[in-house]
Amino acid sequence: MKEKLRAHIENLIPLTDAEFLHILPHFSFEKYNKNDFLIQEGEHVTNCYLVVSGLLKLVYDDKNGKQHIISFAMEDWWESDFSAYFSQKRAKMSLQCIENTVVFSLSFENYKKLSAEFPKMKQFFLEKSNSGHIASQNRILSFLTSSAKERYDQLLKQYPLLFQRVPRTLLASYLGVSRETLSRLSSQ
Amino acid sequence: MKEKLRAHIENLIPLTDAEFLHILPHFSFEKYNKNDFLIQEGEHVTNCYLVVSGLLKLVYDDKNGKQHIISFAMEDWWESDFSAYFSQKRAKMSLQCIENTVVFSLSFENYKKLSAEFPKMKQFFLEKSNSGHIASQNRILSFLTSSAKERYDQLLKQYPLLFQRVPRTLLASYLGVSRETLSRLSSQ
DNA sequence: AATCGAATGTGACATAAATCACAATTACAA
DNA sequence: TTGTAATTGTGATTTATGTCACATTCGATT
Repeated sequence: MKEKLRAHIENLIPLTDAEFLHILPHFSFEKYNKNDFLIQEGEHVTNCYLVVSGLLKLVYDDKNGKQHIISFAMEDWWESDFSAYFSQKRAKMSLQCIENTVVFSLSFENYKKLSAEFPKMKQFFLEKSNSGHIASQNRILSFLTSSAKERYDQLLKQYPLLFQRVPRTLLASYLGVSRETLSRLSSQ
Repeated sequence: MKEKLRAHIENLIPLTDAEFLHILPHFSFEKYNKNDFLIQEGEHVTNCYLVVSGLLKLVYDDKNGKQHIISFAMEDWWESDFSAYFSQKRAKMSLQCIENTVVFSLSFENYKKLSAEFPKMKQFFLEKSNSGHIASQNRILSFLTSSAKERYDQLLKQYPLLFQRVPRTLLASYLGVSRETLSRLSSQ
């Protein structure tokens, strides 16, 4: 399984065997079951996660008790409540399994160590952060420029598998529409 | 004016005089007039910008010719079409002056040099990217959880000055509502 | 196979926001 | 100073989406 982590990193930054050997112990390999929480709102956020297999949802619960999906995290995605992670505060969001999920977990402490001791890893985190930033900006753009129907079509086109793996209610929440509206969009 | 750049960097990462002396020449100091473009859609994006004074808008023009404001860039903000900048492609967005604006400009080449030669600068860029990512995610969250009126109130509270500096049409476009709706929100 | 609960679809209606049209105001250049 | 264009406000109407209610389907468990 370590090979998956190595392949993931080397997809951006080539590593020597020796380097990977030093890097690996900073991560911990963990398995979770469907509905388990990796992060619960209000807790201190000490880890971020690389999804090896399975599916997570990053959720914000508003004052009215409504759930809002900020993102789904699939294989090869990094996820956490990054705002809380980087500032070492309590989570405003929850990270929960939609399916049984396998992850590599990285504590903030080890994140700092890796960044400080391995320029390549700092480079890796920088590139990941840049692409995360760009992905978020694209999502903002789709809210600004697209109707609910268009956002639905974009999502269906970009992640067709998601529609088999995720209940409609969650897809609706991710798209920012009610589940009834989503149901009507899908029959148009 | 270089002191402004130094103060901006040192706000995150302390530098020695010698370090700053080496870093400074990687930036170029530039002045633009109201309505000037720093980036035009379709051009190669070779620079990102730190705003020293003035105000920029990052704009996406959709197929119907409608403008959408992805962000405003004020003093102390970094802005570019980062998607195009990091991948060295053509701009999908434009970056234009709302007011006369003074910036430090950083070419992608120099960005790479700085990152490679100064671990502190790589750290600086990493932290900036992280906070940019988080800011974008918060904006997504406000689209998911808040009505137009609530987004209006949030913006007014967070950046009250913006309402004196920016035409309503642009504020509306940033909030993702029509200018008529914005006008009605502001009188409620 | 039968049963229960969760997920989904759909009709009726309410509400929010877009659009269109035009008036009023402001900013700016000749 | 005047005239022109850009900006803003507001009414009337249309459209998109939310909300509520209920029926249907699907899936897991016994």
